[in-house]
Amino acid sequence: MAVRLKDIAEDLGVSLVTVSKVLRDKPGVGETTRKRVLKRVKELNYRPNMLARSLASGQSCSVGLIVPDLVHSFFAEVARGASAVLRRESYQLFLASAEEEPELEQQEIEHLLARGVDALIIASCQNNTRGFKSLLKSKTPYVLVDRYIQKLSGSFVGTDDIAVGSMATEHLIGLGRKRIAHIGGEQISTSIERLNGYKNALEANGQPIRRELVALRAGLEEAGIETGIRAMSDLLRLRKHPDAVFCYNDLTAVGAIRCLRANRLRVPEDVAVIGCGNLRLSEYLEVPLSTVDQSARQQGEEAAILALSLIARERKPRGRHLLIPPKLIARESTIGCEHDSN
Amino acid sequence: MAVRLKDIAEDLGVSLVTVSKVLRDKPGVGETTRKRVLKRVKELNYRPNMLARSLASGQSCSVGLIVPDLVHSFFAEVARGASAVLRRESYQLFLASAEEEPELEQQEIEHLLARGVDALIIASCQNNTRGFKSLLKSKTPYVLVDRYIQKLSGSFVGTDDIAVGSMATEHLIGLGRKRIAHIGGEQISTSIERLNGYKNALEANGQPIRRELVALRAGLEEAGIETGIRAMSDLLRLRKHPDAVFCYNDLTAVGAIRCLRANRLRVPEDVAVIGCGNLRLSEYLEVPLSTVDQSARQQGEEAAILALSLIARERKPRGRHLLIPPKLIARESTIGCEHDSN
DNA sequence: ATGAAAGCGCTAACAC
DNA sequence: GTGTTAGCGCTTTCAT
Repeated sequence: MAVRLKDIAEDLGVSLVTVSKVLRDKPGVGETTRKRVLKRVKELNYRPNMLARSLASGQSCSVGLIVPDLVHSFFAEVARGASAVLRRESYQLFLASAEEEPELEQQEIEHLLARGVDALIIASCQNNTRGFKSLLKSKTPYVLVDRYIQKLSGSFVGTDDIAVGSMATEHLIGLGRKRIAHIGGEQISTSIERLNGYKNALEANGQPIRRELVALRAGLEEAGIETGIRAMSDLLRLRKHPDAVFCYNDLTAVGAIRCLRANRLRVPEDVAVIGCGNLRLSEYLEVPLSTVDQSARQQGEEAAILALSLIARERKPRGRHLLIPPKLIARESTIGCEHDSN
Repeated sequence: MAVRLKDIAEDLGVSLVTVSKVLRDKPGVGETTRKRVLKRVKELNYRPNMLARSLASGQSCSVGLIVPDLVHSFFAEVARGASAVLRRESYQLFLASAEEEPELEQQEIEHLLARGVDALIIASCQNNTRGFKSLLKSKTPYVLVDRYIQKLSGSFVGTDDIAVGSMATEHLIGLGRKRIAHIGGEQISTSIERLNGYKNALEANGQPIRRELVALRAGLEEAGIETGIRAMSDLLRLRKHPDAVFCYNDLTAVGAIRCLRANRLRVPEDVAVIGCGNLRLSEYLEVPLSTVDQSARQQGEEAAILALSLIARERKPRGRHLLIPPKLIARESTIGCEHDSN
């Protein structure tokens, strides 16, 4: 069917091994033979069978990337970054989505290991170390991205989420807001740290941390808008409602804004809103959304670079943590429109 | 290192083949042996080496999906749909992005073929049949999604793009608009057909097709917003500017609206705007965007189902075309707000 | 510089 | 029911 090494070898009257060497730029082949082989390879449009090569060599020149949700553009950007770096190094990316289900994530890990990936990059939706058992046992190098798992000692690339929280909150404080709420998530590192950043900022500026102003909800990733609406709606039921909200992500912020306007509150005059993630459309929303950018692309790149260096054993498995500083992007939802925009 | 069939066989004092049979539910194994094998397999947490299995069996239980751009949520949804179907049938999805570069797409095709995928699903960014040569030669079944390629006789799953164009245009006509413009793309089937649908609708309703109202641009996928702004800006330079615009996609429409408002024109009172694709945030934009929904998820599902049936040789390679009817979603950008929204 | 032999982990075809 | 024998297409090691 497909052209094999053997075919080329027989064509040229040389051994299969010689052809193999030429294809992998191994020494020990005469210049003339090399030329002949290369010529024939091109003519026949030979394509090495990577299954066979991987099986024989023990490495597949591939890296797996598991994300919790591809539809979330953050992870799509991470994938793009990783893909670019890997491509440059002649590695292939196997991309899988866990659909925010820990069980699926475990399955995907198994699948990718079964296919012999040389390393794994994971933005995990698990909150414990259980699902990583067979990964650890397999000795396959791995890098966590975006979300880290307590007690997992491997390498990590992510945003400095404490900085995200404090940066956003300080921005609101700087605008003179006195009752700053937070709509956040649960369980995963990004939520926990953004909340910590929020608290840090309040404390550092002498503002009290009011428990009733912190609304923690599940499902902020997939159903961010709806969850944001409901959380905001709860916050509005307080006797004194907040004058600013720092939301876990942009989707949540969109929901919050929708809820505020439905309640005839002006953004940002009555309540300022800031999100996180800087979605492509955040600038074009009903109220252009202030947000904290996380350099998703770069995170993917760095994770891939780290993975490659682990494969090459340039670093020991005990991992480095690489934290990428976030960037504040102020738009109308916090600072209003300086000039009338209509 | 990892557990192999051989290890289990030796452990139990049976032959390797017996173990293999048990694992693949093949007949010809006694109930007691089967039980013993299964037990040991679980204990050792055995995971079949898919590289070896694929090489030996000639099939990999995997399907490749190549999309032009993962960050575009349409394709992420397609991937999600395909992934779900494949997972249900114990197939694995290998997802790759071509970044809208035909050359990269060819490379990805080669890579996936080299890894022995059983079928390929492609939302192609090529506009000719050249890049498909080795795919065709490999006899690997394939399905095109979203965009089809002239002269490629394989199977296709996509939106009925003529219906997209006529549906959107007729919606604008129904609103009494008399100078309906179109901002469209080039070269690929989706653009061409949406334009045809637009023309059909105008003709069917006795409106003239004015060349100056059709603005065709490249780069509507990646840089849709910027391109939309520029195209709209050109349309506004006409002596009599349009009173409605049907845009190739939602991103383009976002750009168009931005441009209109910057020029102090009201949407939809002065100019109605409709897009296509129904992005998640389209409802929450500065002007909630009317659009045509394409059931991306379903397209992915159908493409995967078709791919699986091709693998099973249930259908002959000469393909079916499956067109999924689009759905119109009317929002403020065309019909305005019935009730005051502020 | 070149090639023969062994083997990667598995499946398929056929014996017993 | 169970096992034996050949591969799948490649790389690796070690002779020549």
